[in-house]
Amino acid sequence: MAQGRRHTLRDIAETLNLSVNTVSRALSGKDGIGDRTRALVRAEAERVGYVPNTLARSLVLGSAMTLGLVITNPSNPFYAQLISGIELRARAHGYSLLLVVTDESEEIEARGAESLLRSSVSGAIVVPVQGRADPWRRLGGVGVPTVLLNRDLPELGYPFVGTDNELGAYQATAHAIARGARSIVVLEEDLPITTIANRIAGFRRAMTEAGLPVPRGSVISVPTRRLEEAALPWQPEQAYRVARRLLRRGTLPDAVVVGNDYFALGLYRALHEHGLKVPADMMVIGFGDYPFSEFLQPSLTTVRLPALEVGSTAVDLLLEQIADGPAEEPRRQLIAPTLVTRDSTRPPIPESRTRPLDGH
Amino acid sequence: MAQGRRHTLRDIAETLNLSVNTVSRALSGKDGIGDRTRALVRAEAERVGYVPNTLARSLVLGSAMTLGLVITNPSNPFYAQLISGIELRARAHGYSLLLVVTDESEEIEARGAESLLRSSVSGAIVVPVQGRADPWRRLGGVGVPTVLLNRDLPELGYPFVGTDNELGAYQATAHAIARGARSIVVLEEDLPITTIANRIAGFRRAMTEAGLPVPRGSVISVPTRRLEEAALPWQPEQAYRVARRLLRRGTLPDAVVVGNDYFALGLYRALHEHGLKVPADMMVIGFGDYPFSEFLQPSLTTVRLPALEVGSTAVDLLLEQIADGPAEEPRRQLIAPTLVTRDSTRPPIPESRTRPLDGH
DNA sequence: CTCTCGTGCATTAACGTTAATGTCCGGCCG
DNA sequence: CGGCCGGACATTAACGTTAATGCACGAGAG
Repeated sequence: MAQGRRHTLRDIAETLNLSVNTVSRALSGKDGIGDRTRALVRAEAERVGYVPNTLARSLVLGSAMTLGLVITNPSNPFYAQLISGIELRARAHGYSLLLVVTDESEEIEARGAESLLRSSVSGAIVVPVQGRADPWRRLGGVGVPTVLLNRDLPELGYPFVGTDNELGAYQATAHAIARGARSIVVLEEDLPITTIANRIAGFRRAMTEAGLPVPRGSVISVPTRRLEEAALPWQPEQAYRVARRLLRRGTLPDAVVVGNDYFALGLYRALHEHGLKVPADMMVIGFGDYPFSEFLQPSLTTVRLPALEVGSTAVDLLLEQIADGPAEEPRRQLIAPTLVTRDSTRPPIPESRTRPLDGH
Repeated sequence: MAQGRRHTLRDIAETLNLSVNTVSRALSGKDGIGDRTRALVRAEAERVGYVPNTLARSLVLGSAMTLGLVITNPSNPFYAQLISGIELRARAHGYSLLLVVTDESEEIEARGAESLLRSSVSGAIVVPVQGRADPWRRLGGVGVPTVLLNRDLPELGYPFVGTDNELGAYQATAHAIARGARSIVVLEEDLPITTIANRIAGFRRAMTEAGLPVPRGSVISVPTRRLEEAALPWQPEQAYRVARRLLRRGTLPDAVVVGNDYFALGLYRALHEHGLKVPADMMVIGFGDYPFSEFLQPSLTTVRLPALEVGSTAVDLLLEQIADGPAEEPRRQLIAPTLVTRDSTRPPIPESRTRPLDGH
């Protein structure tokens, strides 16, 4: 798998007795080159299998045509989809993707930011760990356009693209209320991120608007266990434990809204073990609409996150910023999620028969 | 978020009245520099926030300290984990990761290979689409060490790291047989990849060893639907349709071994709709041990793939090759999967009480 | 005292590309 | 016929770094 080193513009120039510059211009389609010469150069480049050296090109051009993508955990289906969407869009615009997986570690995040800086990325799309903002302030400080994804760091004033989590949680909660729930509990991760704070706010708003109380203990925290090596979503297990404790409490809530569909899995198991039926004994509403959620028994009502749209919007915002320089008013784009109604909240006995159950 | 351009070695050299080379050597810890000077340089670099330019460094060093990672679909939990593992290991060795998502498209794959080539990656880890081998032959041809992951292209003779799919399917099938199954059906994707061929071989071997027939129709193909934009695992739906057809056939198999745990979801739904119970009426064995599989009702017996180990082994193999040059005998590493026994194959009525059911 | 050697830095060259100037030459215009 | 213009190419410089070599100076040995 070895042999010959790469050919350069100089190699072609020498065999054709031309100058390096002429070869460069001939290949890149600039004018000032005769048709005969251009054809000759092209043929020779083809013959030796010339591959331009992006490093040299980027160095002189001052742009690496590379975007940094900083993600906490690809095993989160939302981020997995995000990666796909961003990679596709970036490549369509001629950009390569430099990936950093932080695994929720501030240390890795800081080193990742430094690495992107050294690599002269044209811009970065970042899901911050949200402990410290410094690494990204530094990146922006030296003129690297940066878009924050999913978790905002308002202190930075950077463009931001995310899901409207407040709205999502509101929809979920309001839906449960519409289906007759009066006491509702929320299960959320214990990460200090805006995402979660917004969801809790949405939950409270829905409850308040319906005139329902939000007693202490309505929001339950699920501890995040960090694995030693590489991010594994061990979240269902943690949620299961928390749910088991919840079910051992005297009074049960009518519905539980969980922070992500993994949690719903743990909750389902706990409910099943207690002989409780979904949705008859308790309604469950997820967050994320993960690939499996539609196929659970019962199928999970959940808030679908527009991962692809969030991803491509982030790329667009970033490219816009790369092209035009920083906008004076950084844009914040919140993309609305949509509630997908399934069996985990379908009331078992319809109260009236005047309307058919809504299909799909 | 804008202001001052990046400082270079030259900036530091000029303010300190030193030569560029001295500054370079001082910062990189080479000897031949006085202690006083070194300290001065370090302080000044710190003061102006000097960031070395990797592009220039790579250009002169001839190595970009970058690995290419080519993946078909991050939404496949196996690949998602793989990305985490590989990124972690690569970064630990000082390499950055350039990500290409092919989405099973030969065209994107070819362009991705070209892109990696232009970027002068130090090496590449590739899950090939497995239509054409050319792009990767080209990459190796110009001396870029390449390790194939999960899907082999034997014609290339490149190092390969993967799961022992033959063994996995054998274990799954043998397990079903041990639990009393006599007629078994396999559901596999319709991709022309070695992975799947090997699994089918393992299935046949288990059946043959047990003296069971493998009638026509034992291996059922599930069509892969490609989404227009970005890879979304729409596989449960497709498996569901195929399973529905299967269940409408007259005689039902005792067990179904599916090619990935998404398929098990679709199968579960079809079975549920037909009023069939798992494992009483039919056993189900998955492949992948996805994060949700343990939490299905009933929990899914499945072949756990050692994603992290596969990933880090691939990186190790690649780094070895980068350091020592291509080995004369390219190494093929098959990592054994492990069968995780759960409720979807637990016989409802133990035949003998002499042995307790095996715990976890 | 001279010769040699080593220390500490400067100078030069190189990586492969693109951009900015230079130069030659043929043709066209007045 | 002289001057001028522009096409087609060459030459030079630059991007920011590292490696190879050059050079001055002081110390130690004979």
